[in-house]
Amino acid sequence: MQYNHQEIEKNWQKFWAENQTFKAEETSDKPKYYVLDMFPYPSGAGLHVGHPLGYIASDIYARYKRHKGFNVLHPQGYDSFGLPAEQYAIQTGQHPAKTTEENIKTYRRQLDQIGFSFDWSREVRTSNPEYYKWTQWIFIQLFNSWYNKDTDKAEDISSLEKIFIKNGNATVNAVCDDAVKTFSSEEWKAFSTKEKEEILLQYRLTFLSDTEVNWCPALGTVLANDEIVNGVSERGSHPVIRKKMTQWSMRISAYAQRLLDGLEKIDWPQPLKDSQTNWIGRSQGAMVSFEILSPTLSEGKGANTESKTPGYMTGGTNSYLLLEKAKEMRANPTPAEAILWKQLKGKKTKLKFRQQHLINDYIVDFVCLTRKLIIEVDGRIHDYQLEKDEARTLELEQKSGFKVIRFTNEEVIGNIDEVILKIEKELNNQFYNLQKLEEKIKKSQEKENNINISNKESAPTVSLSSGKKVRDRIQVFTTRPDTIYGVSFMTLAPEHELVSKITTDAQKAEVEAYIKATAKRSERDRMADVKTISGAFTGAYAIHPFSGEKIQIWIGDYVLAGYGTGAVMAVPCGDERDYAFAKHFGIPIPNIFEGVDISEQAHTDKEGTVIANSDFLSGLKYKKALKLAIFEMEKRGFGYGKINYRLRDAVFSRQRYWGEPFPVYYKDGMPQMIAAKHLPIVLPEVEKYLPTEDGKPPLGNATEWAWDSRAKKVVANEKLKNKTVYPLELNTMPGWAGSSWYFNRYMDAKNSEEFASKEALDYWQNVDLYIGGSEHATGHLLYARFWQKFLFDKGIVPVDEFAKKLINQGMILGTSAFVFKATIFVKNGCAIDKSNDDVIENIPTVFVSKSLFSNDDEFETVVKNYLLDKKLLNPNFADLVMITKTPLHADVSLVNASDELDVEGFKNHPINKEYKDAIFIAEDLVENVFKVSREVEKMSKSKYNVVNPDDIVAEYGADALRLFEMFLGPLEQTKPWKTSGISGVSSFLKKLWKLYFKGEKFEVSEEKATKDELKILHKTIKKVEEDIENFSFNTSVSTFMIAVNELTALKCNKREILEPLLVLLSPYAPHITEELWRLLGHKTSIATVDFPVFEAKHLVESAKNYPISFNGKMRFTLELPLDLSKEEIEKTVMAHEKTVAQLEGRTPKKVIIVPGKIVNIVG
RNA sequence: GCUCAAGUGGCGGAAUUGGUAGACGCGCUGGAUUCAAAAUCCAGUUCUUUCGGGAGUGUGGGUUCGAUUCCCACCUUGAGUACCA
Repeated sequence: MQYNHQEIEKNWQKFWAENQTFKAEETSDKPKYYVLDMFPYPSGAGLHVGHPLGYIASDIYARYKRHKGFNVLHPQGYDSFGLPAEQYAIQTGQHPAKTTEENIKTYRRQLDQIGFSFDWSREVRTSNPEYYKWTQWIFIQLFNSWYNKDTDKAEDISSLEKIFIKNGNATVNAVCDDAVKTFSSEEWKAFSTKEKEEILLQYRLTFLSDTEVNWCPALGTVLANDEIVNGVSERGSHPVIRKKMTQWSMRISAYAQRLLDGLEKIDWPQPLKDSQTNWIGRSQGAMVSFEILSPTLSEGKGANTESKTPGYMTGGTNSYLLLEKAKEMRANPTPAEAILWKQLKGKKTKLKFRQQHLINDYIVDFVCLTRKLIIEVDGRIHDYQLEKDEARTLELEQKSGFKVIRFTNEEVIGNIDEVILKIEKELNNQFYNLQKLEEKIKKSQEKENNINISNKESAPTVSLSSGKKVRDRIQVFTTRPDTIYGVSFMTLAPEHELVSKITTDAQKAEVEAYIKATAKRSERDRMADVKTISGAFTGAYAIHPFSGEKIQIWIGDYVLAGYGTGAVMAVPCGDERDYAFAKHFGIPIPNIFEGVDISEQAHTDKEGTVIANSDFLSGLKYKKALKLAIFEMEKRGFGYGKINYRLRDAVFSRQRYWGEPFPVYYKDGMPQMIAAKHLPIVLPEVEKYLPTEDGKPPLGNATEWAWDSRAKKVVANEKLKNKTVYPLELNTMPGWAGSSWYFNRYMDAKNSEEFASKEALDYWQNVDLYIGGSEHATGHLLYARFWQKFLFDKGIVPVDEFAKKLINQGMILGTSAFVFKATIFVKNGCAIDKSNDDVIENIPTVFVSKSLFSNDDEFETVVKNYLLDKKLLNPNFADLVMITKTPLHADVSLVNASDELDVEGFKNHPINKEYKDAIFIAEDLVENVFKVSREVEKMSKSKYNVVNPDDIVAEYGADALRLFEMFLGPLEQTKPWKTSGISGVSSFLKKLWKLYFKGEKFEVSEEKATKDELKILHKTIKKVEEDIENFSFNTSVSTFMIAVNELTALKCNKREILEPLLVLLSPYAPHITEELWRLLGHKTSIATVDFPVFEAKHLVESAKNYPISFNGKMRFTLELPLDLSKEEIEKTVMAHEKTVAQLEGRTPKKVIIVPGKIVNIVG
């Protein structure tokens, strides 16, 4: 019987579908295993041969795990919202749902014919309302949450409201917007509902805000940072501009540190982890503020600029370093502190105190937050710091409204009762002071009319600075506070808000000209041109906080307004850009490194560097200097240790039609969530998928898009005039919304009551193996981790990382084929002479086989000789004619394994109409053998190198396709596809088939297997099992080939060998193995049969073919028994005639013998 | 520039607690079968050679009895990222 893959594969695919062979059990005694592929976007082009690579690998693993006794969840679905369907809709008017449905059908057919063991009963589609209902539900959960930095997790917004009612927001340590007003409990209670909503919105994990977004005019939508590549859109490469828009955002920055920490415990590829680490961009350093020495100091507002720092500068008062230190101090109190704490903790004063608490970048010994009283116990701080203590007291009292009282160690130890008495007295005083203070603040706030006077950087403070004269300060972030004595100037971004204020009249013209010049340059220009150094001096000076020296303030476009504070302290000796800037403008470059020459370039090394010329930092190594510098800054009050992240909050609104609608309507301009029970809010029908004429998103075209808050349903827009009907959100969610949680949905895909049942989530936990492309590193894979952590915080999912192990499959490249066309023209000297064109008029198009030339000259000669020979060219003009070669893509389906072109096929190909009558110069000897040249390129329609899996399956079968894709090379590697190679695996399958047949008849012997046969089987079991566990699928395919070759050589047809062999192979080639399994007499599927058990005893050898090497080079081999001792081996080897010949009479210096391995003779 | 990954026959690739380099497959060469072709089977296939051998895993060093494997420097290619302070 012939191996007929078409029939076999069709039958078994039908069998699996009918019997639901691969349906995962809901519950089971078996251990669970969850194998997941990144679900595809169903594009119109269908699958090419590169897409199934990862699916085949995961399918093999899933099937293997079933053989190993696991309850395997191996689902598949579609990420079916997306831009291409929408753009197709815009062009054709066809509803994206329809296109998507058709594309999914194609995908499903293509996937089915490859024989994947997917559990299709759990299919999900992100564009299905039953699915996006829960995407909307998660959005609501995010909206109803805030991030508490004290507990380091997301909490329900109601807990925040409770705090506001009790204490206002001064004590709240949250991740929130940049500029949040500070308010008291009373003020909170007095706010209107709308005011309250506005404030809460600044804390929610998904929030509406006016943000600078990446607007892509060509696509008519906003893009996330990861959707922009090299300053243009990832899709279509359209220009992107910065634009202010009201947008939904996700507060992913709240999770920056946890996203970083989580990488430690997941088994993901290092390059992928690296790029996430990079993207999160944590840098540890310090915020330092420099006072400006300028005659024109502003009032009032100055305090704001000083405290205003961008929101992504997380950390601040509770920066990592300070917190660590506070912790340490708490753990090691002085005796006096311990005594006092015991009293305060015991609530002697009836009020709550905190120990070693952070207030406005200071660690204070004890504090009562409600009464704003700080108690310091001195003794820890030495005399020389008294002055700084005073400054610190002043700042805490004046800036933050705290009262500071001090006791000495002796006072506390000597008379604790009196100390407590004094504290109680102060607490009472504070009560009255605070009341007065609040009134004062209210008044001043009214005056300033909503100018923020505080923010999260100084959250637990009340500013007293309004109305007072305060000097402007420049805040900078630096990762090298240890080099602070090397600061010789400062640079502000040209856009920095202080620039106009501090520039002196003398410098005004120059500065303004510079700002104008930089503004003209686009973001891309500035990025592209890194070499040119430019800048301008503002005429203003700052004061070095340690040395008190005057330092120049410059502006320069190498400082970016969008990063950090938009200002840097320039250390030319330690930073290349600062160095270049200083050199260019002749600014001094002080050297603060010991024994380092900086006359030519900056010294940027950290390790091993010793600081010099830096007062108290001199003589210290980098690490120590860094710590001490921060410590001193904190103590002196002009800086603090801080961790900065590059990760920005993710914009979540898209101006598109084909995406999840938001479950949001607007009442008085404030967003309102629609209750979960009314979900899903289904995407409305629109007539046009384009933005509206007045620039609203496509949903603005919908006529039924208003929320009736009474009837609780979506109604027609005309009802908007009713009081209880409100407009719905017009934006839709981005592509990554649906893909950020789908892996959880598979666990309980049909649940209409819940996101997924608790039982299902607890049983399946998370993905054990996730396979997909590395292009999602900073998109899907980061957002999904973020949502998972959020869902974990809320107790919805049981684990905070969704995928334990991840593998990136490599791309499969196409092997393009080129034919070479001759371009002929008449030359006149060096120029082209058109006047003689009649000479070549009648020459037809000529192609030349690649085998006939190896360079341009040979090509020309071949063509010329041919033309002369065929009398197509007048010999008189031969020297005037010049011929060059032009490569053209030929469709790869027209080329065979030997790179020979099907010339007739080429001529008749629809894209080659103009070459129908072209001449093909082929090799002389063999008729019509025309060779193409090959080149590896990305698979693409325009290169005619796309290979469709349908064709491969039709010709060679799914099993051959599966084996071949695995055989191409290591899974993670990028590798070229060459269809020619498939004949190897195809003939392997035929050979395998033959083992079970005698002529036309199926025949398997029941005879006992021989030792050799068992050895072949067991070494195959061992290798294949190891290979699968290591995801080394390519090597196991060759192992199968070896086994079949060897068994064929032995003419082995014994059941004892051939039956287990099928199980080994079945994950790779499921159809042929099912068929042979059935022929062996089994009634059930091979899919869940136990995996054969390896027995080492079959591999035991008695002799070894020793390699005998001389000076490390193998010269011959010698078969020796394995039980020979070292001495015996040496004796036998030395006596051997070949050894004697090799040595040519020399006496070896040394003989190395590793029994069972090698013999090496030195000398 | 920085970070990461990788360089092995004509091609895809195999071999790493350091121990016979080139498994397996493609392609190629020769042979068998066939009227012929396809298919199939057999033999050969890193280079070089005076047929004894000799050289050889990007380049140059090093460690070692022994290095594709470990260390150092460099070159090349690919991926990601970029005035990130």
